[in-house]
Amino acid sequence: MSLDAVQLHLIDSIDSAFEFKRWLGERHNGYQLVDGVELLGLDSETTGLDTRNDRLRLVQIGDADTGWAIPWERWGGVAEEALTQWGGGWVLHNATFDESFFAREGINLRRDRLVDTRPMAHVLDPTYSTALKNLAAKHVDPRAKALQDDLDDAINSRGGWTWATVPITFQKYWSYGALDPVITMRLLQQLAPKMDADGSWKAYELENTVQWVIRAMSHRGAHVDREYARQKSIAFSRYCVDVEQWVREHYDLGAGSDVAIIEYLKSEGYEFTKRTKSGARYALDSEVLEAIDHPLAKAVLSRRQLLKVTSTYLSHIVEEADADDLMHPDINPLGARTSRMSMSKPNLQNLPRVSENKPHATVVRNCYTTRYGEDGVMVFSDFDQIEMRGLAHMSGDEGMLQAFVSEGDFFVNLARQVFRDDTIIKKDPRRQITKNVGYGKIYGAGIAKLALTAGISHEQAAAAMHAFDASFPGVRAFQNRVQRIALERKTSEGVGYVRSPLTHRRHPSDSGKEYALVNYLVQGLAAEMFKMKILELDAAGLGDFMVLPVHDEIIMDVPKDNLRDVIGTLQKVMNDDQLLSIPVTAGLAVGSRWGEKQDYDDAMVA
DNA sequence: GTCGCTTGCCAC
DNA sequence: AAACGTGGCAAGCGAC
Repeated sequence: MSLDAVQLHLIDSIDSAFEFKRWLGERHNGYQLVDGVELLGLDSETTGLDTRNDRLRLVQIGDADTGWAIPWERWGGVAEEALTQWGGGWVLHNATFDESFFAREGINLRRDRLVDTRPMAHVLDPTYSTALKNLAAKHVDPRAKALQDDLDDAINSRGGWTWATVPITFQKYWSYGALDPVITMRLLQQLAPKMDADGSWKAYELENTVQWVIRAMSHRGAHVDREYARQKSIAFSRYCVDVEQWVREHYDLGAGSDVAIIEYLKSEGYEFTKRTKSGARYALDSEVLEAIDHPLAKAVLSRRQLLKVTSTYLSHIVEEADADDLMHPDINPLGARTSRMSMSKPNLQNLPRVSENKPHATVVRNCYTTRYGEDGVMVFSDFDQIEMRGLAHMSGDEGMLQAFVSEGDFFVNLARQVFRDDTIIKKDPRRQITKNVGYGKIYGAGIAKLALTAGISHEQAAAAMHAFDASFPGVRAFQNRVQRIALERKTSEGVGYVRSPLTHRRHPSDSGKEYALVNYLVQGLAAEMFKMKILELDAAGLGDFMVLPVHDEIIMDVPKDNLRDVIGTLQKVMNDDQLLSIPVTAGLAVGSRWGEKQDYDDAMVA
């Protein structure tokens, strides 16, 4: 499909504004939803990517043949009238982005009439880029990417133009802008029949709905104790500098120069065997360093830990929290191929977890607090063993299902079956081994990897794996079934894939790694259930409190006056015995700081 | 100076 | 027969 015959217009006069209005009332080469609602393409250009602070510059509207660019400052009235008066719906690519800017201008589009090609594309192929230019190149016209790159070059090369300063009348700027709703419309025309054929609308609906709740979380922000972060950051940085100086003085080495440090330690008689992933050199990771009894190794290791904490987790807070001490991470509702979300700038899904002998982890998490001071509390609710439940559900294995239905700790129940010993209790090492095997199943680990992660011998690992398979034959059968189906489809349809039981979402395999599909199914099922629960929590009135999604845990910032209600709603929504063939349950915790969270029941007693 | 790659490391 | 999955990010370093 070529973009040759497209007509692009800039509204820069009364006449052109009237022309646009006339066009809006005519028949379009657009797209009709099943209910007869007609869609037009919609896009915007802004001063930048910050949906809370950047401004609208251009509004673009079009169908499959015609695109209009409407300068917001001069002709905003024309755009506003079209956006509010148009009786149909709109198709956008990454709808929450543009909608943020419209909403800030007081223009509220009907959410139920917004169609988004980005989640559509992800659902159809979760391994491909969801950038409009790449999708356009693949589905619409290969030249679309070149045009976009051409514009990027033009803006960057012209004496310091930016997206905020490039003149609206610069032809490439407005015309490529006007082209985008056209491309989006054509993308929809290509993808919609595929959605029908693939049965992908249910997965799409989930994504298209949840993205609004996710964006609201980002905008709401996570509150930080900036001064606390600053103090800790200074102290940790000072420590790192001290260590660097000490290493320089005593060894004439850079504390971060791994290659030089390896050379020195070798000259001191220490042996290295572990190699890096590429095999290019010896590894000097934490495992290696911990095994070396030398003051230099200890210094390098401790500096690394503190540097990581300071540069990755504390510096962002000090430098990027807004005037209200709120952090607003970018949350990508479709960050991973499995439909898990990802987060960046900063990624609050990977803050160090609190445990013994990790005081710095507590420091990092304690930077995150309630915004309501004494009158508020952070509330946490996370699914219990959600991936294991997904595996039990999808495999239908009787023993695994039973372990969830029976009283007591799930992994104890599991271990008792694996080792045929009903005396096993929580602290029995066999519980941990069973847990490792279980998660190994989910990740697709082999015996060697299991031995490594569980810290047991190859023989023990093989025996444990064998015992697990014997106790839960349904799991092994499920693994085999998934691979067989994928390979059959690879032969008959050209691509190997399996589908999520809840939404019929497609999980394609990388050729030769069909075993990983079990992981995609398990991880994807958990992600879908989490998204469904986020929608339910929002519908139940908790939308004002949700702050962060962390894979299987929702984090909220709640005024104490609302605590009882919030807890009640969480218990009602997060515990669900309808979703799977076994109940889905969730824990509850509270704390005035993230690092101080404790079980809700314990907190109530205290 | 910036860019891309490798290495290492944080989470679920 | 054998195969641990999904992410984001910073430092170091060589290349341009």
